[in-house]
Amino acid sequence: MKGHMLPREFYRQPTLELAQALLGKTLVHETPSGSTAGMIVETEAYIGPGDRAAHSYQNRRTKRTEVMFDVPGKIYTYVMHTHCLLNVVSGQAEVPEAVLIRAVEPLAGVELMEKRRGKGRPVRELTSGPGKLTKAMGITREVYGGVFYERPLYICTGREIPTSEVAAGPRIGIHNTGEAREYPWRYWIRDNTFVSRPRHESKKPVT
DNA sequence: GTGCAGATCCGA
DNA sequence: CGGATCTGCACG
Repeated sequence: MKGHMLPREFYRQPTLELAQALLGKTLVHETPSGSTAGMIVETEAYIGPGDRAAHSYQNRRTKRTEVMFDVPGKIYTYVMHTHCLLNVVSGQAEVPEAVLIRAVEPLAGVELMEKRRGKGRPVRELTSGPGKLTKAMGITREVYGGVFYERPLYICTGREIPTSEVAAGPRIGIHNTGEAREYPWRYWIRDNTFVSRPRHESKKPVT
């Protein structure tokens, strides 16, 4: 669709770098009802076992977190209340780290996104949140354990985002987790209107 | 700002 | 079993 599919080697970089490198890339999902694509505009890094906010904190290994211990580039989905959230497994095998994709900017298949999300909704609200984008793109737990470098759910090259356009700040919704709460591991494209919620920015992106 | 849906995990 | 959780939506 847009650009070319990123090879598995792309995912072999430190999690904090991958979380920033994913900004501007194109997420594509092909389904029987049609294809949708969006530019990734917001991510969050989760670095277990030392990260209290991560599912894999203290190497917690369950049926749900199992794929986080697999090789980078794997697809990690989990259900939060009624929503499916999409993560990119990072780090190396046996090191449970991941990047949550929090928001994308619609690039293709907007009509299908509108159909899935319900009519009469502004385009800005179609994919501006981790639960919204999975619903708009038809992503469910079925893709759990798959890889991002093969169809039907994959990531392509997109727009190059200069470092000066990358903003960083504390992650969303993880209060009650001690000092991990303050880690500036949420990244977004500055001034992009599709980020989930405008929030304060830390001094400097950490690499 | 509040309440709630209802998957999954975990501690009691 | 009860309570918490990387959320979104409707509400007044």
